[in-house]
Amino acid sequence: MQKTTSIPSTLIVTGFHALSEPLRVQVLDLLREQELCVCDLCGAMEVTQSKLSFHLKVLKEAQLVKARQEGRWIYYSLNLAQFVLLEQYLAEFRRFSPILPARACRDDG
Amino acid sequence: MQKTTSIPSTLIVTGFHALSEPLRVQVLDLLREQELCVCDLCGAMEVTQSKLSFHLKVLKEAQLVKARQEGRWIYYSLNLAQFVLLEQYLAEFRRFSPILPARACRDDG
DNA sequence: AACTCAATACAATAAAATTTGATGCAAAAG
DNA sequence: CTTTTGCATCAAATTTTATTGTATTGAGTT
Repeated sequence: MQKTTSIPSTLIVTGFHALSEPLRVQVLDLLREQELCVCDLCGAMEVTQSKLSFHLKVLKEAQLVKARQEGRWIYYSLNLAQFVLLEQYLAEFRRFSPILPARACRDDG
Repeated sequence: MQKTTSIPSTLIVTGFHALSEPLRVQVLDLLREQELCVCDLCGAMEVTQSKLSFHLKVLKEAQLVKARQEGRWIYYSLNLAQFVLLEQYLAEFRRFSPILPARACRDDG
């Protein structure tokens, strides 16, 4: 009755996991300004194409980015909806939280 | 000039990492309602004391929780400021983001 | 001094994540 | 239609890192 968060869905946990790696955060940061194709990211970050592709996959599975094909290029961009979802998840921790103070730990009343 | 996020500080990455583990999320969830001592958490979650202590340490290092000693009990509670920090970090991705559309990938103009 | 709550040290384990190199495949160019 | 380009993916290897259990320690209580 009083729970609101309680189900840390796979998508939420996966999202936070994707965000916990510096290289991936760097990718997201580059995408803040504009959509970029893999070759752009590759050039900007000095990583091998395969490695970048791996991390893009992690980000895509976490739905933090989306991919759009145009000709033979694939453009990546932020999926802002997912950022909002994670924000809201975090926000709910604040909703009813620091109301009750400590509770007696001993078994008596 | 146009960057606002750019520094995924260790604290941010550490925070997301801490949030990417179901058991730890469960702990946070229990703490939403009230401050709890380790023995309460231990009982509520059916894990060994040592294991719980390990995960509490991860959460504490990520500053998602704080600990307060009272007698021989240690009460844990959410550190809401840190949740706000992470929320704000995520929110900044939305700030200037989806303005620019795709950019031509070829080297010519 | 004995007991309780919790952190820590240590080792063992487990596992999981990352990286590389090779290959495949679709789209475009010639 | 053959070649080239951009990217994904597969298989292994690597590397790391994370988790967990078993003591042990230490502070606070009784």
